[in-house]
Amino acid sequence: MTAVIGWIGGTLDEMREAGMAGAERGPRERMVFSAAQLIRRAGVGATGMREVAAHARAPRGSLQHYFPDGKEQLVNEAVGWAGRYAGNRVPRFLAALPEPTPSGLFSEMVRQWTDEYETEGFEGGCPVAAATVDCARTADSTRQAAEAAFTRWTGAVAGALTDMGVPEERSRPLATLMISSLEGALLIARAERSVRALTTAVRELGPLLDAAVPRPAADGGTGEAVGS
Amino acid sequence: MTAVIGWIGGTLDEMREAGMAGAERGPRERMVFSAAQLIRRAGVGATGMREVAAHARAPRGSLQHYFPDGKEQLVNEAVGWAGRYAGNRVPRFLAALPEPTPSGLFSEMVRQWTDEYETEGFEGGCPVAAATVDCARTADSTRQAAEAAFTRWTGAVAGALTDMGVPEERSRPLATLMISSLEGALLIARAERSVRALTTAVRELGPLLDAAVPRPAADGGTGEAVGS
DNA sequence: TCTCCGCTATGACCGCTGTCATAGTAGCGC
DNA sequence: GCGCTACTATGACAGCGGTCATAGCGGAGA
Repeated sequence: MTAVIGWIGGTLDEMREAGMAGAERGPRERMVFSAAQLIRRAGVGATGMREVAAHARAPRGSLQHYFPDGKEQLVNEAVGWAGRYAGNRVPRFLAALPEPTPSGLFSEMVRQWTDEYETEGFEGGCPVAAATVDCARTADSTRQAAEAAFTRWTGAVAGALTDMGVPEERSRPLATLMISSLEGALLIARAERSVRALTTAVRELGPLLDAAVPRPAADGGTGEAVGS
Repeated sequence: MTAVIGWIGGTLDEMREAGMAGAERGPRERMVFSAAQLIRRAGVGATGMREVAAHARAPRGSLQHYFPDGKEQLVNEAVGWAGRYAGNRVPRFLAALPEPTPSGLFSEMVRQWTDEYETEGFEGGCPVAAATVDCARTADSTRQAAEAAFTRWTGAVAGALTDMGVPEERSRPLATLMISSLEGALLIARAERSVRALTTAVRELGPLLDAAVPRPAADGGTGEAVGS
């Protein structure tokens, strides 16, 4: 079995998350990652297959080998990767907080972007958003990939909210609102070349989010684990 | 002066808004409008110049005549048109409300989209978002056009909020939040082929918006409308 | 050694895109 | 009629896109 790499698309194993930089994996994984990077910068249409291979320092011939269904497959996997990545980040954001609150989680989610924009410029956006804008109408498989990505992301956030004590019925709506606001603010931020919209979202939405957890202050009562 | 049409790009006159359907204007105007329509469906990259001319039933030769700076100019004007359109709709939304409230305005803004999606399917999104995703990095003039569009739109909404009694300092942030949430929810809605994210935004954000106007209940003081 | 197979390497094809060049038409002032 | 101007009509071009076809490599197993 030399084909250790070369199979990822499946449903398990998932993610090794491949940190945003370095972390050399197999060529296939690098191409998916590079595709996501390029798509989020320039959109799907302006991202070429040859360009992806070059960016991943992968041989061009591997494209048709690993992605026999062509660009659509590559894009779909890039979107899937992004969805898993976003979902898997949520627990880390929580871990980074002194004590988990909805507003704190949202603040961390946004901070990832403000940090990037302030250090690397406003070059990139969300690859899922780009794929949705460019492919939702023409490539249904890509649209489904985007839907799955949003669903996974939302699920992770909603789960975190319930763990914080947010009532079950409000978790998903609030998670959706958080992601909506974040995605929209990303667009505005890129257009304005300013993080204003992002910080505004945090500031204005924070209180609303925290108000969703019954008791604002901890009382260590009934051992709130709120298993799902 | 037969050249009645053929000059719009300027700063005044502006908008005749050209209702979403019919309303035959000059070829130039139709091309800008068609460009916006096609861009919001398929993105900038997947929208061809010839396609725009065909969709507008305008002669192909007119492209280089009206838009000597090529595609970038056409896209920029389409984005500008969208920004003016969105801004000019705000007063109409207010007029359609029995009594103006922030949540009512937001609800109307969103309803425009849910109506479209329910009657015409999830084919289209916001052209400004598409232009931002596809061009923000490569074409700075387009990025600026998008920024201007968002600014105009935000200004209109913020102005409406102040008119409803929202304190000056909170109007812009809240307007930005409204547009952020709307744009993000549009993405999710298209990906999911469901208006869920849109209605969720209205439901969850409504109370927050209304809470921004000082007295929630009427007291008949300084001639405020705002009763409920 | 021979064979198989995962992977790589190119080159070619065809369709499409934005843009340019050039020529043509229609209407108006004179 | 002439000239001028606004607009239209085509054809060509150069470039790039994704995809296919075909061939080469290199290690593992028999």
